[in-house]
Amino acid sequence: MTLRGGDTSRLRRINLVTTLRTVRSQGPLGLTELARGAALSRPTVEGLVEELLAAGWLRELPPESGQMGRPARLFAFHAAGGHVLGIDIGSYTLRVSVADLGGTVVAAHDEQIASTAGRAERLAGLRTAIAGALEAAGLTADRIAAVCAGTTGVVTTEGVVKLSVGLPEWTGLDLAGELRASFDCPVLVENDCNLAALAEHWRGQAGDVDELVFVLAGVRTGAGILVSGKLLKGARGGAGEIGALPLLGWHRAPVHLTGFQGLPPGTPPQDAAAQVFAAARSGDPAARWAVEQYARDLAEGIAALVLTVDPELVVLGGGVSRSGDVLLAPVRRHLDPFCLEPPVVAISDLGEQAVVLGAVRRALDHVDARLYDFDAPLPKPSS
Amino acid sequence: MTLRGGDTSRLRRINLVTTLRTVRSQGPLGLTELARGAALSRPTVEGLVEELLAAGWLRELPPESGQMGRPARLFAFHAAGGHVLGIDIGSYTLRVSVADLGGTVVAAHDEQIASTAGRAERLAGLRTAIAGALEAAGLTADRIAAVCAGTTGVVTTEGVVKLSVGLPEWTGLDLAGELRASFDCPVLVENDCNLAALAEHWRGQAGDVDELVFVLAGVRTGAGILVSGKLLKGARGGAGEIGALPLLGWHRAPVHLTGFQGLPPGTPPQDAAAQVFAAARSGDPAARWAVEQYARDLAEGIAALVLTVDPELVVLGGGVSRSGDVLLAPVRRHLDPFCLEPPVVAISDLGEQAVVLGAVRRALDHVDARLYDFDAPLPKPSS
DNA sequence: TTATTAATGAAGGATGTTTTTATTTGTGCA
DNA sequence: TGCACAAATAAAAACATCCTTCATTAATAA
Repeated sequence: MTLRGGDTSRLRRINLVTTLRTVRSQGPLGLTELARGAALSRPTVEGLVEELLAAGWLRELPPESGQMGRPARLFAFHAAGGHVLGIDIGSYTLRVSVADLGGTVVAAHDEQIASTAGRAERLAGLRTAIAGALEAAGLTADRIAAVCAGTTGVVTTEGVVKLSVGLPEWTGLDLAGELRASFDCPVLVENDCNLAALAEHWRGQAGDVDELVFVLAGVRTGAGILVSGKLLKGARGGAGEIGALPLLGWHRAPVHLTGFQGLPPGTPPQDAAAQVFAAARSGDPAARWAVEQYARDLAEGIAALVLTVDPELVVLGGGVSRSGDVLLAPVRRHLDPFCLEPPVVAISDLGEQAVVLGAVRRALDHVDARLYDFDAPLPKPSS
Repeated sequence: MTLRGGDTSRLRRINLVTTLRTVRSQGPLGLTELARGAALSRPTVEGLVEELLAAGWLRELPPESGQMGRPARLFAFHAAGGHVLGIDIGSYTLRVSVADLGGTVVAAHDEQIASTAGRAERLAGLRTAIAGALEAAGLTADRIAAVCAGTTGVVTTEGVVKLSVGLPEWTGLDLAGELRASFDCPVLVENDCNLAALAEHWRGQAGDVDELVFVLAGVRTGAGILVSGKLLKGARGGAGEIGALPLLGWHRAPVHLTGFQGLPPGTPPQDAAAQVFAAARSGDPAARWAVEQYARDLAEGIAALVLTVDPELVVLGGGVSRSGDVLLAPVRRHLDPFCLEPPVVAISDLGEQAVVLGAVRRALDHVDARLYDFDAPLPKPSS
């Protein structure tokens, strides 16, 4: 953080940002409260609010009555002043959500896709899903302020999928480049577990936890890490890939579920987890043993993550998130002995929305960073 | 970073900090260059420099002649305006360094101590070492602006040693509290590996690397991690403690050295490493095998760290840092197959000074943060 | 002596604060 | 229904701080 100095116009820019942040964080405010919140004088914020109103970043609400005296004019952030797109590229489903700048999801569209689909087919499905979501939101692509897509695999800072085990066809794809062809706004690409971790911090189990490990568990196993509330990405986008270490259990963990003997023949792998957990829940000893083995292998990898970054909280998400009642206790039992000081372990309640919500959050962060950048002129809202 | 707004006096405070940072980072400067570096007008920086000069944070150097035109007045950061203390509490040695605010070590004092020394004895030795260093620097304790001490074990944010395997007597000690009795300035306590990582970033192998894992290897094994150039401490100070995971090799690694059969009887454990490496260097097959085993166990733990945080660089330090020629190749050979994209592996060249240098850096960072804080008035130099 | 670079000083402009005065607007009571 | 009160808005004046630009003066090398 090397803040540049400058003249009084720069001071005004800073005060403008301060005012905008105050309104956003403290909800609809009158001028008097706003002046107090921003630590500025009332005439000053009045001028600043005027400017923000004219720029389209604030809107005036009808005044609230009920109190003594003249009711204050109320101002709020103009959340509809822009929209972002969050995308989750899964093995079986492509999810796209449109959210306004206040973070409210205003439209969503999912497309099912075969897990065996090739690169071209998957990209085509993606375009369909995007078009569907935009139509549902009543927006066109040029009105989108930022796009973020989550995908399995190691993603470089340039948005290239360097390595994907879950989607082998995906390896080497310049996903950001592909998406940039459809948008003329910033396009971000991120590992899906990382985005899920962001989502947990935003709207999930980790509301006030800044040191977080999110573990995606199911057919695949992966992790996203938050340090001081920010994504740990590593030098080359490879943070959290503890599953690559054969000394720990992640590489063999899913086999306990997909290879479970009690499954009806022909069960697709993505349904195996739910079936095994259901059987365990109803007391089937073989299933309980499978869950136990699965939990042990999962705990080995989690232990390495926990001992490395020492999080306050570990959130389990992905396919297992509906089976917390059966899985949570065994995981804790295996994990705790490995830890110097065991973290809290919780099950995600965001379900399948975690990645797409995290993508929305990431895109919003990008827009916010621009909005709050003193060095650039105040951007314009796009609607 | 939530910068508050304010009036023009706040702007001046920002410009003051900008000017000071410019001088510090770009060395002795004339007013014209300074104005360009700080992106401010010349009359403005002139006033600011006047203020900094009066406050004692800048000093004027004799002008340099030899150039065409009127020679510029030269200004530099007044590094002697304050001093910090860096402390390394080792098993066998207590090191104390005094540095000025420019980071130059102006005095140091070491005390040897028995590794079996109890808490009181070690604390007494520490006081002796501190007094010796202060005397060598010609300073008294009340002139010190900040103190940072490094010790083995997990250290809480409050500066309590929560758990130390290397110094069992140390566990539970409120080290920060003990030191605060001798100083009325901020006292910081930090894990020694963390400080060594900071030192590598400051003056060692990791000059321009912000994603770093430092591995202390020798009689003990530990790690310090830098993410975006900042210390990864974890929620409870337990980051980097991968040695606690029995599935990986760190817990048994030192045994290959201390338990080496070819050692002369009665070799103290702290000398074992050097002897084994020396034997391996001269071709002893048993020693080479021991080194190989040691490197494999070391690599297992490093792999977990690397796969979790994906650093650009891994620095090996501690007891093994003089034996890089024998150790580096085996470690790389065992580490690389575990990694998706192997990081650079290097040997520290800071030797035994790494921790104490890192402690100095940490104390300096603390002072700097105050100096650069817009919300507080400019502090006064202490000498 | 001249060219070059630095220091100095005055004028001008942008911004924020405080203070004052007048106005608006809904509440609550008679 | 009408009136006094409370709280917020609105506008303007007076002042202070700070930065910038521009012209002028000072010091040194060639």
